[in-house]
Amino acid sequence: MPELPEVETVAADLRPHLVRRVIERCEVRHPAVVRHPEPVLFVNGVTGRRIERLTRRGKYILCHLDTAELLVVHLGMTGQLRYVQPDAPLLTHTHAIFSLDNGAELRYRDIRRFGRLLFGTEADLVAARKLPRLGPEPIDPEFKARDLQDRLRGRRAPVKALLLDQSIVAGVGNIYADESLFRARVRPDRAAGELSRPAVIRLHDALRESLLTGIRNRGSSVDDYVDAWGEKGRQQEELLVYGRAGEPCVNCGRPLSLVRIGGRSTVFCRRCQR
DNA sequence: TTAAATTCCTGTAAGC
DNA sequence: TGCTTACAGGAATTTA
Repeated sequence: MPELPEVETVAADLRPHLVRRVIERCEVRHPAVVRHPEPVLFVNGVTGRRIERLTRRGKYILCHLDTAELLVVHLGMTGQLRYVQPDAPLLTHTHAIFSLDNGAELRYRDIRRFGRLLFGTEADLVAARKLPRLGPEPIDPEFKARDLQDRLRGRRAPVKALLLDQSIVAGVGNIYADESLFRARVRPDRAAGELSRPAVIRLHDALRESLLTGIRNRGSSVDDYVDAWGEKGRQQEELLVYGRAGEPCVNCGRPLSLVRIGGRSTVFCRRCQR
């Protein structure tokens, strides 16, 4: 599923093709994917606008329009944003099509429809509670172990649950949470506020390493994830624990355990992670 | 404020 | 083969 590395890959792929393009037409085929404002206003809002910049924040893709408004895309679980020529076959579950002034199309496809499309100024979207307050970007060089420690201090929830909380750190989902905890040798069910200083430092470093490796490998295609060209990433072949319950730990050989934490399946090694 | 549970949604796989 | 059921999970929402 799309987490920070996957969203970063899509955003980086799209950026050179979308910046300075004008959205000449927008067709919403499944109105439910437009979460703000009403679909008619959404279409009117984006039509005729020029995309000036394209950025990523957490798992959100932000198209900065010439009106100072944003076209926001969140891919949810199975969302795909593809840059195609208009004669490309229309895939099932294609919910929105943006026609560009160079003849190409940006198509939004989402099987489970957990994703969303938004339009408005950042202030609008925050006020309407459509854009949540996000924690720092974990791959930002300014994000230090100390910042992570400050955010975990006093918290009794399992550290895994807090890694998934987008207001603690932005962009981490189930795959990279498990991978980071394994690399850091931290048990996912440990109370976050009780981690030792060295453990928090290891977790900080492991988070960055896991996410940056994921970006280098163009994301994990464990489910439906593909990049802007419809191609799978390679990171799923490098995963150390995610999706490997019962298989031997790459470090000690003991079978990996599967538990539920924060309502999410969690894979870890009982021997290596303490 | 925090933490846990519930809800949305469809494809896939397991079980009978 | 065909049916039912469980499961996957990001994040908004609800409940405690």
